[in-house]
Amino acid sequence: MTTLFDSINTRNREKLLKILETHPLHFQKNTSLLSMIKGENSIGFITHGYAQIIKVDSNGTKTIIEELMDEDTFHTSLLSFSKNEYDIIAKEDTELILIDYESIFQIEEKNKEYYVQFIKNLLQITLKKTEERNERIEILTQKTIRNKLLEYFNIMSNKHGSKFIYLPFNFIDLADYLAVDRCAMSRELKNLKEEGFIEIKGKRITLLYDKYSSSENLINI
Amino acid sequence: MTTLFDSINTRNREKLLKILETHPLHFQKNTSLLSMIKGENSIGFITHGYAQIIKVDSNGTKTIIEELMDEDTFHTSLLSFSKNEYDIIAKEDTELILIDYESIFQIEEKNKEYYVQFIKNLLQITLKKTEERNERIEILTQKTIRNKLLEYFNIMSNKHGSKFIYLPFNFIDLADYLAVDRCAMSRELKNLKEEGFIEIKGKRITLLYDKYSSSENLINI
DNA sequence: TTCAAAATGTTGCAAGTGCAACATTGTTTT
DNA sequence: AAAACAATGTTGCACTTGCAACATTTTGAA
Repeated sequence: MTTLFDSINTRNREKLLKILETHPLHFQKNTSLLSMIKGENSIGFITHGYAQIIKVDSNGTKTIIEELMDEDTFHTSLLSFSKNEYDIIAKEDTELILIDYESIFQIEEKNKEYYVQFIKNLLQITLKKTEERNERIEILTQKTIRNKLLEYFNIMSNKHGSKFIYLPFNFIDLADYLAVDRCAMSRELKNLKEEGFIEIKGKRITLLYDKYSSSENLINI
Repeated sequence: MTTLFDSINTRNREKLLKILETHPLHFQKNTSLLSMIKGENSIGFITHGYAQIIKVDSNGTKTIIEELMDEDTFHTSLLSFSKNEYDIIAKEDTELILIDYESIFQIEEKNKEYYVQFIKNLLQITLKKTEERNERIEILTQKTIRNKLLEYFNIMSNKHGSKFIYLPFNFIDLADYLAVDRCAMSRELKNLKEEGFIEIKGKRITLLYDKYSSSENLINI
């Protein structure tokens, strides 16, 4: 996974940050970063800590949109499309830097090797995010919970080239990710277990079928 | 909407394309571009014509993922995550150029103004795509067809700052975009009409309510 | 203008899902 | 170790939706 300063040594990184006129910001556990970010068009980079981009709908229900850890990058403009529904919360003491988006293209270091590397990294990261979104859309467009699960398993299995899937989050968050009711998902997982398609041990899921092709949906296997 | 060569004059554009060693490719109406693209990690740029990125699921059902017209840019790596399910079809005679992704960062023009502009445009385009994906996810995570429609209307209405929405596609494609059954969507649109929330004339939808907040869902208005 | 094809509208029904309410298990905290 | 909390499992039921089958309207080509 590319990070913003990949292949840029510490000295050049410091130099770049100086030129971009950034300063580290500190946030204490359980505080909101939103005030610092609102209205800005900036790139955020977590130097250390852990924060979550969350969505609060009118029920007050919170959904995790993205998790931000050490070396992660986020783009504030991607949060502004809906008014007050988004927030970023430092779940632990977190330090980050904010880089003004415009200034990235206005500095006088354009001929420097590390500058091009920086832009390349940023592009790579953004591309990666689009890819992740595409995957999720792929899953969300499936019509049934079963197909959503299988599509998800499929993607995870392909990604790691293995029939063993280690869930990167708990079942509550998985249901959120698939945008389905947790209980209904639990029911469907049970069905898949009973029908012998999967095996679940904690966060490890084993796929017991050979190949899954979306809508044919295992029945013919 | 940013395009790949925005703020780059024709002379510099030609120069850039020469340096990047690109050649225009021609595709006749109703032919697939896939063979040209497969396995490559490239940026595609439509000089003129019209093509569609489609997904074919195991039923043979085709879904339009993206529409590509004059000046549009696409990234081939975003198509490779699923094996053979994607295709790009020229729906009209289409000319495009393919730019090798790596070569973008390896050319010796890094200090040139137009090069930085080019990268900036590319980044901007990629960011825009992530934004579009985020919007669709926002919609797809709604639990009911009604809420999906209202979320969609909401986004469209905010975007253009108007209560009039002009659908950019027909109802078949809208149902596809929302990932719901067309007939069920039709039914729900009828309900919304009858309940006095919207008015439909052809592709123009008028929102008759003041504000929509996701899950409170109009009932309290 | 006529005809064919595509898009849109309609409806009954079975299947799938969200929701609520609760039980059970696992994990922290004091 | 006990208490408090969080995560997971379970189930009945009402409601929403996908599906199929068909009617009607619009569009585009001959």
